[in-house]
Amino acid sequence: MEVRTRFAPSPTGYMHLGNLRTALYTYLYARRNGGKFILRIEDTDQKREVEGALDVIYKSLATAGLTHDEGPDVGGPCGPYIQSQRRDTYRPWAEKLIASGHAYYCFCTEERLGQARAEAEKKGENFKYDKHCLHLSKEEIQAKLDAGEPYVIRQNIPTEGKAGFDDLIYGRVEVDCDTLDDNVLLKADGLPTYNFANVVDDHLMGITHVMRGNEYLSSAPKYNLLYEALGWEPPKYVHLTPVMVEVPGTDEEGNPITVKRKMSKRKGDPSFEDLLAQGYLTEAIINYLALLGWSPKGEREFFTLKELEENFDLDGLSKSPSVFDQAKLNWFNAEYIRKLSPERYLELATPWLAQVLDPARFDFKRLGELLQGRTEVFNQLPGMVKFLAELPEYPLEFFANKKQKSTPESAKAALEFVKPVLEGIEDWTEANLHDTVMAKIPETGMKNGQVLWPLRIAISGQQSTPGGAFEIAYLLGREETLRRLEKAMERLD
RNA sequence: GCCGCCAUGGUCAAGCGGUUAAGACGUCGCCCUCUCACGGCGAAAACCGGGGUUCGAGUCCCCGUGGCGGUACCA
Repeated sequence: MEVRTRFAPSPTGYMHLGNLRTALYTYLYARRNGGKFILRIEDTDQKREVEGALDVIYKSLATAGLTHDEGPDVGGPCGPYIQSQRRDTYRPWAEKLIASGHAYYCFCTEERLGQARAEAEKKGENFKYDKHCLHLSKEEIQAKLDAGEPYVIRQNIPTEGKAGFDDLIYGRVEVDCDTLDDNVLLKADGLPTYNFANVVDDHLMGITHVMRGNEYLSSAPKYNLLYEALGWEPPKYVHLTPVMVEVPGTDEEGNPITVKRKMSKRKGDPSFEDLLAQGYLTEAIINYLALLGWSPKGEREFFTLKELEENFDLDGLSKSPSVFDQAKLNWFNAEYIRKLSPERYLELATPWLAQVLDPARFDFKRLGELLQGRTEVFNQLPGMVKFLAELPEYPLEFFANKKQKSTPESAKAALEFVKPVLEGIEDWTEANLHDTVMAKIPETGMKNGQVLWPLRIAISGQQSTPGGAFEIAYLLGREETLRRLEKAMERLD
């Protein structure tokens, strides 16, 4: 049988990384097995509608390269693929459940339920709907229906026995039915809840493998009850762990500790589009995410999407939550940046450089060559090069460097030596700068570092720079280099 | 509280009854070197605790602890 998987996000307006990873695994499983990957939008909560949220989903998936075979935008034989546009498809199934005694009308008001919930909470008990409306007579129900009273349809969970399901990575999961609540299947507004919509749609869309977040692990037994009641074969389940972040927090006594929590855009954790905007490469994000919660067979850790499609397997999936590690993502990103062609790198780096540097004044191409091996994330670039635009204020102590045997005194001598040498260079190329200065250093009896360290400090104002003294001097140009040199010498007097 | 899931270095993780318990990121040291970065070499660093089962347990079972999730007319 053909494998059919689905990614079924709610349109929240952003793609958080846990979701993206779920989408990735779901996509990979379908591709690996020559199956179909379907996009379905779960927007049955009208209160949560967000403008433009659909586009974010399409755009994120397209950017990530997770192309779907069926979905709202591309169509397919099981449409519509937006749940709010399928509202009429759920009711008949709910009514069928009522007919067979697996569901029932409920006319309880929000007030009554709220009170019952509050009371249960006060007593420290778990709230469960008391099946009040299950015991209504046929006539009572009809009368209320005729009177147009608002109602919902609830699942009638057995009061005893066990319910369970089989998960491909967790194995058999079973719970006592009496711990389960009679959840609402169809809401007063006529739309289904997730509890019902996912079952109906997964069946109707022929989904063979349900891959989704761990948060559904506890409710999956209920869904299987529904499949049984409807006489449908349940899909294979694969529950995926959440992506966590570690943040500073406090323990019960108020001591600072690091706490883990689920990644959340609302709490300020970066979404996929945030990462992209910061200068992370899609390939790096995907590669990192793939390995966060899944491990391939061998020792390899660099995978293109295509390679992931060929290598993905379920038994590499982890059962416990994984912590998002920005440092490792940075490393992946840096590695991917290094693999870029110089042209591509320059193309991507230019907008960031142009934030602080005038492209007409600086050799961006040369800058790119210097920067490519030093770039972890593109948003670091402006901070790395802005010293070229304007000499930062720096303390004279910068001229002291033990390893280079440089002191403010030796620096003064070094600069006095190097200035006329530089002034003598008409053809301001890097090679010329290098060869001319290097040829003369031996005459002074100073070590290379004793000359080059202070020179670089003088013209950059920074202890570390992307490139050495000659590269910086070249980039600055003859005039600016000499100007900065003179300024340093005045200060050293 | 109740229910479910999970538990190997700081992080991601391999391991699926017998290993010197992989590897990667990060950290630290050394080398390269005009700084930084890259690269090379090396180091520190883990089986949550307690009971079983077994000749033998990180691996299987139970209990505890901890983490995560659920407990909605949200998904």
